[in-house]
This record gives sequence, structure tokens and C-alpha cells, in this order.
Amino acid sequence: MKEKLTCECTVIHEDVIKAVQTKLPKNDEISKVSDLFKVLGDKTRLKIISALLKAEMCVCDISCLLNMSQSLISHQLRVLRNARLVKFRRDGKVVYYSLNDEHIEIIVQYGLEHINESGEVDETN
Amino acid sequence: MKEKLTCECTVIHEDVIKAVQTKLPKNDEISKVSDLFKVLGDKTRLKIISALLKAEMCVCDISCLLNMSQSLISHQLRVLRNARLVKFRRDGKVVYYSLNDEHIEIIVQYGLEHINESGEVDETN
DNA sequence: ACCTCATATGAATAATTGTTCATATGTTTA
DNA sequence: TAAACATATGAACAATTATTCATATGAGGT
Repeated sequence: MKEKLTCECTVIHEDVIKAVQTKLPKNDEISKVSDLFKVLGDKTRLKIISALLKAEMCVCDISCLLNMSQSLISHQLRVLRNARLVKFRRDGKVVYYSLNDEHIEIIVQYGLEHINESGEVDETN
Repeated sequence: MKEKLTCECTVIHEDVIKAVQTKLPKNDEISKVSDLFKVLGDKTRLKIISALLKAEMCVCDISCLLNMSQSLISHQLRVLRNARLVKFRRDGKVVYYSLNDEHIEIIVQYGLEHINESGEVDETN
């Protein structure tokens, strides 16, 4: 007879569960990684990142390039800064942003490969 | 004299903007990639993915393992299915899920490396 | 000291997304 | 065919997040 765990359903493969249980990333690692992907999972921010992959740019440049308000770009740059994806330097009134991490290019690159290989994402829920 | 573009601010580096402009990914590529990261940018889904990295599992297994309701797991598996991150096979009443794509492991791996190297994410807005 | 310009930010609103609850579907077994 | 169980799903609600608008900050030039 199978025993119940904390969930509402009968455990089907307790051995598998036990084996996997010990190998799961820690909760706070999961948190951090999902926060990272959350930051990458936004069109505006991904456009900013794509731009910064090509060149260091100031807020105004990015705003012009993407045709989005300065305020929006500034807000999103803050999110990118908090996630340590971008760094900045100040030169007089102008603040220049650039990417902070080589991983980002690779991650975004893999993302592109994935979508190019696996075809359309099914948007119908 | 500098000319105005569609944005509200004076263009500071028109040359940079023009150079970058041609190299940006297409809008629909940006959309698809950000959709992918959006899917990865959720703790529950990332836990499911982490589990499936280790073994094929049925819905009930995952639900038990993560101590989350069957309904929640099922909903999130649908999101993962729509994004083609997981595949499934049915065996009687039981539906087994597994990862659909080798990229995912690499992307998640890079995510982990990023967060381990760049220290804490600043949560203070 | 004042004006201008680049950037940042708080607060309000709009939009999206995650979770729960109730229930439906589909398969197996009695 | 009825009961039992695994999974799926619609609708409501809760929570989070993106965007806008108004305004603040901070630096440079006059």
C-alpha cells in the first residue's frame, strides 16, 4: 500500500522523488536564477541589452534608438543595474551604460538558438 | 546643430545610434526570446525544470516533490509545454514529463554561474 | 546664481501573471 | 457502467510588474 505525503495525490514513484530531492538547487539559488531570468524576460530590457551588446550608450541614445521615453529607459536601466547586468560611468551630465557580464551575451545567444530551433511558441493558452 | 529624432531628448551620439540600429535583432526575435526568459523567470517553473533535469517525472511526482498543488503544477506544465521546454508521454492514467531541449540545461547552468559570480542582487529599488 | 540639459525617481495607473478552487476529462479497474 | 484516480482547465482572485506623468537631482555653461 502506498503512503500519502504532504500533497493531495498518491505517490507513484517514491524512489524517483527521493533520488531527485537531494539534487535540487537550494531555494535561494532558485530565487536568484529566476530573478535573473525575470529581468531578461521583458522586451524593453532585452532591447536595451541587445543595444548594449553592440556599444556602450548613454540613456538618451538608448531612448532615441528604441524610441521610448527617457523615463522608461531609466527605470528599466535601474532594474538591469540592480541585477548587475549593466554597469555605468558618468561623464559630466551624461551617464554611459554598458554590459557588466560576459555570461549575458552567451545566455541571450542560447535563447536565440532555442527559439530558432524549436519553432513558434504556442501562444494559445 | 543637432537634430531631434522622435524621442524627447537631444541626440548625443547619432553615429553610435545609426551603427547599432542595423544590428539589432528583429522585433519578433526579441519577442520570442523574452517570452522564453519570462517562462524561465518564475520560481515554480524553475523548480519543475530543475527536477526534470534529473529525471522524467509524472505530474503527481512533481507535485509531491515540490509540495505544491496538482493544479498549480499542471498549469505551470502547460506554460512549459507551450514554450516547448518540456515534452510528455502518456502511460495509462499517468502523464510523464521530461525536458525537450538541451539548451535549457545550458541556459540554466549559465544562469547559476552568473548569480554565483556577481554576488547578491540588490533588491532595494 | 541661474538656466539648461541628462538622468533619476516616487506615485498612480494599466497590464500581465501566478495561484486557488471547483470541476471536467480521460483512463483503468472492479 | 460505475468508481477511482491522474491530469487538465476555466474562472475568480491575488500579486506582481510595466509604463506614464510629474517632478527632483545633479552637472555644466553663462
